[in-house]
Amino acid sequence: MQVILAQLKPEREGFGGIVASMELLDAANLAEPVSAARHLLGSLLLRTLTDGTVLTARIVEVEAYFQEDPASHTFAGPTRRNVAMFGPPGHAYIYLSYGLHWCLNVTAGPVGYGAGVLIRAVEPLTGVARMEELRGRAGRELANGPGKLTRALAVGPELYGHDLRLAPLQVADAGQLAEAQVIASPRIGISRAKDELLRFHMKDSVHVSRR
DNA sequence: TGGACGATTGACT
DNA sequence: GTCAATCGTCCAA
Repeated sequence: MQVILAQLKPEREGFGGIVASMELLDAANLAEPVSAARHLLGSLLLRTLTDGTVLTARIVEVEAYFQEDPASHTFAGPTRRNVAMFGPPGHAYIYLSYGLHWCLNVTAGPVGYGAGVLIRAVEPLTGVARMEELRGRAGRELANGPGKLTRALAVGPELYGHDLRLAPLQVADAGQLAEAQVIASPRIGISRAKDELLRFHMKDSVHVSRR
C-alpha cells in the first residue's frame, strides 16, 4: 500500500503499474460487515474507463448493513434486487435509489448471508478532471454522497455483482485505520434502526457527505 | 395489477 | 430550512 500511495500523483493519468502492484481486497477482511466497513474506510477505489483512463479515490465514509438489520435491503431475505449481497464477499451490490441515483456497496459476510457496506463518500485522487466532467460539478460536491460518487466514477448497473478484485472497478485494501481516525455515528437517510452506530467516516475529512 | 415507499440530490425560500 | 424529481421493488388485493 505504501508503494501505491507513493506512485499516486494527483492529475496524472494512465497508471499502468498500479493495479498489478497494489494489495487487492482480501475476503478475510470482509467476513463480517462492521469490521468490513472499518477496513474499507481509507481504502482506494480504482475505476478504469473504456478509454483506459484510471480514476482513483479514497473511501472516506461508509455504512454497514447486515441481514438481521431492519434497515437492510436483505432483511426480508433474498430477492432479484439484492442477490449480490447473498453472494461472495468483495463484489459490487448496486441499486437505484429514489429512481434517480445509483449507489455502490461492497458485499460482506459468507455466501448465503446478506450483508454489505455502502460507500457513501470518496476523496478524489487522480483523474479528477475526468470525474468533474462525468459529474458535471467540481470541488467539494464532486463525490461527497453515495449517488454523487457513482456519477463521478461512472459506476452503474452494468457493474452489478462485479468482482472488486478485477478491473474495471477495484478496491485496494488499506488495512484498518487507527481508532482515533475513525468516527462512528448513526446511519443517514433510513427510517428503521436509526440509532445504531453503523456509519463510519474519517475524522477531519472535508469530503464526507453533508446530510 | 396497483400503489406506497425509499440506504438521494439539487433547486429554491 | 422545504420540496419535487423519478422509477424499481415489494406487498397487498
